[in-house]
Amino acid sequence: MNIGELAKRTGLTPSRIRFYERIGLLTQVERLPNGYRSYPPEAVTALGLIATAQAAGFSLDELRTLLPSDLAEWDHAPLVEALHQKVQDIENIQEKLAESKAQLLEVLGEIEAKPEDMDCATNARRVLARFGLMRTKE
Amino acid sequence: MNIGELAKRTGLTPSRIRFYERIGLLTQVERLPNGYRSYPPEAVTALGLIATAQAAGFSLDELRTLLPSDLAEWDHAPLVEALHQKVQDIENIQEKLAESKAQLLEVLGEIEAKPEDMDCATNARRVLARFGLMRTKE
DNA sequence: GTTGACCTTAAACTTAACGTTAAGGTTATA
DNA sequence: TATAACCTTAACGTTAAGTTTAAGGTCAAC
Repeated sequence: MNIGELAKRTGLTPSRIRFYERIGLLTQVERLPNGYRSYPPEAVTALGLIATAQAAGFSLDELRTLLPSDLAEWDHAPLVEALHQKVQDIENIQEKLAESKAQLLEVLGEIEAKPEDMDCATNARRVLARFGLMRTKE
Repeated sequence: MNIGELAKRTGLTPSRIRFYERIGLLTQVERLPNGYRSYPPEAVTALGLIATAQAAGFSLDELRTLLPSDLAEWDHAPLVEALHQKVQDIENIQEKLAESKAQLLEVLGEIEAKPEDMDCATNARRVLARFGLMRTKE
């Protein structure tokens, strides 16, 4: 599979895939005699995993240090530890997200609890004041 | 309260607070006769909320357009919609995170299930191949 | 009355995560 | 055989969200 095909299958752009290779996230891609990059089917899964991890809050830099390039030198203990750490990280992010979500829902609840007889501006003031968002007057 | 004090209380840097003002996130701060910025106590809460919203995934640009400088012109519907969208976004991320976590735990499980008689490198290969993480050989 | 901690501005610099462009080689197809 | 649709590299551009620097003015203390 060449890069255009891989791009299509992963939804990433070719430039982005080349970029990942440039920063060492993807190692030595096979080359055809003409210089074209040739990817195995698993590349799709690998890129999918990278995308997911990124969405989960991992930086490309983190990912690079996490994915060992040489499997033969792969050292059991550090990776297991890294994985455990990542699970912990994910749990921390999950907690933060839950808080953020709760806060957003609280704001939404406040806004929707607008008394029938109150106009929007007043309600805005009430809600924002409730959350310390009121700006200092001009 | 001047900027150093506000910085201390919010945990932000003065440069960051000035930056927020520059991009229009904080409007006309009061100035003392000597030109120093002077903040009311609510500024602490406001900055805290900005930080929270940022952590919730709002960009500074989004925040600026969402937080109108003139409360009288505050438009109810778009803000409510934006908030709902953010909740949805958070839920999507949460789902992906849960998947990522499950996947990591699965990897960990696989690693720990290494047959007694298999060496580490082979086990690594076995596990990573199992998850499509195998890199193309050199 | 000067030292040090604080404040001011404008502008340049940084980092992450890409994207774009230029200049060219390759491959499929009509 | 030509032409579109691929691919290559290298280098420069972009956006977000700041930080740093340079060149000063102000304030509290000793």
